[in-house]
Amino acid sequence: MSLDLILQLHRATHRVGLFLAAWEPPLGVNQAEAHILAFLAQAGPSPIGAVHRAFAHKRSTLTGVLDRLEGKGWIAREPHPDDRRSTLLRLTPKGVKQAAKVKAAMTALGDALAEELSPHALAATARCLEALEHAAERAGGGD
Amino acid sequence: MSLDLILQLHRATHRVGLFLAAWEPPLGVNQAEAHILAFLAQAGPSPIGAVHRAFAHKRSTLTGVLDRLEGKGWIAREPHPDDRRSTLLRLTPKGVKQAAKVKAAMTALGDALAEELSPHALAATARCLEALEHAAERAGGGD
DNA sequence: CATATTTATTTCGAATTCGTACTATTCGGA
DNA sequence: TCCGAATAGTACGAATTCGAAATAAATATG
Repeated sequence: MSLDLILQLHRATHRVGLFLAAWEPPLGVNQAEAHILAFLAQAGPSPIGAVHRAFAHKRSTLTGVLDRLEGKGWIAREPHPDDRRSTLLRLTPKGVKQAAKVKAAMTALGDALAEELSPHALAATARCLEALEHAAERAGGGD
Repeated sequence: MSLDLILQLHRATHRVGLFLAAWEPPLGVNQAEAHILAFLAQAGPSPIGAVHRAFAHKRSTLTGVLDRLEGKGWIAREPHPDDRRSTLLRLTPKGVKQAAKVKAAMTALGDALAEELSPHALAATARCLEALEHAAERAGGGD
């Protein structure tokens, strides 16, 4: 039954958070911060809106998270060259190092997963999550 | 790359929350409350620990959520007959009705998903999430 | 061109979640 | 039986997230 899948999704997300929190040595970031560092490391300098779309946080929540990351010296806000409304986020050199630690932890989890499941199953999951996002977005919350 | 899968998981979870928040008529519950109502509707009266294990909330968070659900008259706390340390959660008649609304919304999302994906893909995803939970739990956070 | 609308982001107070410490009960041996 | 360890849950202050309103710039419309 597909209801279970949604409950399971929630549980799995929480467990990922616990995993990151238990990583040794401690990462010093919470889940939201970790995700954003990993995202910027992968996507390069990005406007805040792109990060927002990538995770579906509330915008005001994102402002707070970015404030913390900036306060720790891991990201910098710079004006967007093409749109003066927009802000570009860039990892600082310290932020690049921190993002590498986060990515190492997340990759370790991904690798543990890859040991248990076939690439085919992983690809099927990625498609399913994508479909879930689209279904949820169409039917309901565009934020 | 499996790192993306984890970011995607987070995004999908948030979108499910937005979907539930946008449901008409409004459900009057947040995501945590919705999940717990759905769980109790499916599992029947359960000790708090079972709910905790089902979602990997922090225990203190769960206490607050249950307080709210109890305050709204949707669940009742009763002593566990076999273990005096433990508390049994039971849906009230009002809670059963509320849970039905929540389940309807979640099932609608599940159905939209089922239209796009084969049962096989859905099953693969369930297995993958399960594997992810196990991998995360083994390596890291037991709470 | 004016101006209404949309897009991008922040501010601020309220609601939620979390971490730590604490009480109470059960279990597993000496 | 007695005691230490493990399990079940709560209290409370701190940190995080959220919702609503506000600001500012770009875009569309007449």
